[in-house]
Amino acid sequence: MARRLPPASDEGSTERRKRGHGVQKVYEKLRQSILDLSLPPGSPLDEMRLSEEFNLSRTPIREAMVRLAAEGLLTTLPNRNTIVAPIDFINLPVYFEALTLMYRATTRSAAVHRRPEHLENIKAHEAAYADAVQRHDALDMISTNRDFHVAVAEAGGNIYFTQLFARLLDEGRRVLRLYYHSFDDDLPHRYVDEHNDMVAAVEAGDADRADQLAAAHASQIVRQIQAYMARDTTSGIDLSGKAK
Amino acid sequence: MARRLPPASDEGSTERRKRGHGVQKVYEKLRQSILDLSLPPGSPLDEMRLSEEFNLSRTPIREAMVRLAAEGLLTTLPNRNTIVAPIDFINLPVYFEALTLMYRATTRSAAVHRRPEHLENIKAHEAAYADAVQRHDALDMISTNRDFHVAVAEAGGNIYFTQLFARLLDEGRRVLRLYYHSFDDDLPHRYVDEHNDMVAAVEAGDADRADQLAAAHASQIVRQIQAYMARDTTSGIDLSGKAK
DNA sequence: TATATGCAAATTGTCGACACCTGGCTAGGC
DNA sequence: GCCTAGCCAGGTGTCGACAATTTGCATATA
Repeated sequence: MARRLPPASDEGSTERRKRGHGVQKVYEKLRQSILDLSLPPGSPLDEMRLSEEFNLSRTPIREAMVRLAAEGLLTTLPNRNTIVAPIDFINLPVYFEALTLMYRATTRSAAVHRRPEHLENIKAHEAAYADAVQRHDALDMISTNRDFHVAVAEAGGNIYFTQLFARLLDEGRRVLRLYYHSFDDDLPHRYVDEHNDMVAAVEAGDADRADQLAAAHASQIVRQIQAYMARDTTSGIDLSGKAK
Repeated sequence: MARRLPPASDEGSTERRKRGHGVQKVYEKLRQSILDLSLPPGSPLDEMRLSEEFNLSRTPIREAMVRLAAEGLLTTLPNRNTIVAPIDFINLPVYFEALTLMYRATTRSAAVHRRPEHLENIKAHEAAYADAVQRHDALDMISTNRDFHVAVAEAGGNIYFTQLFARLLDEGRRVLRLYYHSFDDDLPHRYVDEHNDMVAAVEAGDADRADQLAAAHASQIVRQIQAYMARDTTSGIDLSGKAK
């Protein structure tokens, strides 16, 4: 039984951590593991086990878990245990609706409120995504694409939209990872072009065109995911969230 | 020094509470106090003091506070203390933008997805608001109006929209309470009519009209708040969030 | 053999206590 | 008299332990 399952970036167990960094560490680590599916939906999280792995007491572990539960990434079963929030495929149409509207709202806002430093940031993320496509790195494509769109949203300057959008994109990461093996077609290159057009519209301050492009982009992505889902409905990973 | 500042609904201190109800109680109580401004923005929250008032240890108090902080209702100053989140008047235009879009999206969705039981619920809340207007009860108008629109949003069936909308309306409650003394004009009656039109459009399934009415309604409310703000910029309540 | 009942192990919810950090107060120096 | 440095108190972050509850298993019974 390993004392620390994820020993990544272990900065010395002897040095004592600073006073709030323990919770932060656990929070980020768990969040990362949930989003990249190394903790699959429905996995049970044992507080004692985690406290052993992180060399902390249960208190900071619990605080991190409460935060993640508030974000919807964890589901708490009272008096029983906490599990990674299952992916709700029933509500996927609702998800697509929200995602599409946020694509449009954030891109439109960006076209109105963009500033030079925003554009710089956006273009950097755009390049990162294009690079991931060039390297056929599906996993990196998912996260760089997410970062690109969040950068666009930040240029829009609406914290409410940005937060909801980031949450939706994160949730989408979990869905997309299920199909990442199918990413070797021509769609990613198409996305690069679409990103390019969107950036141009944002830079030109053309809100209507930015909105229109974002809607088309969202529609494209929704169709892609639906196509993947239709192709293989059973992906081998248990998504029901039921314990065993 | 009072042992329990808010003794409301004290169901006997001798009977032992069930195992998860303590946190829930503290969470709801604090949330309510924050939203109706009995805890003004910027107020410091002392964990020890609260644990005495609720007859609980600091652990459940902290859990409730972590949840509220995750929702943006509290702001945590690390190693110092936690304060009620200040109202950010700088970002108010951004808030109005998000609020308007959510008004539109939720009402439109409701027109598409409404079901008989939803309509029943909506109309009940609509009547409650009309009643509050009749009674010139400004405080009740604020909360029943919020509940009415949440009911509409729930008929839309999009959990993402509903959650963001509820959060925005709650935040709006704090702003509106600042001006509740100005609620004796004819606007509330106008809102009753607008609500009535919106319900009719939802019931008829006319998405475009519901959208349009919601946009007009939102615009009306935004104008009202802006007018109030222009009337008296200094309301006596400290909103800076600065301690003292 | 199948079903109901009681027990026991495991895990969470809560508690009281300690250590560390921050901010204010006091004392000393320029 | 004003500014700076050190001390003290208040409060948070973390810890280990206890209590309550649930799940699964073993046992007894029809």
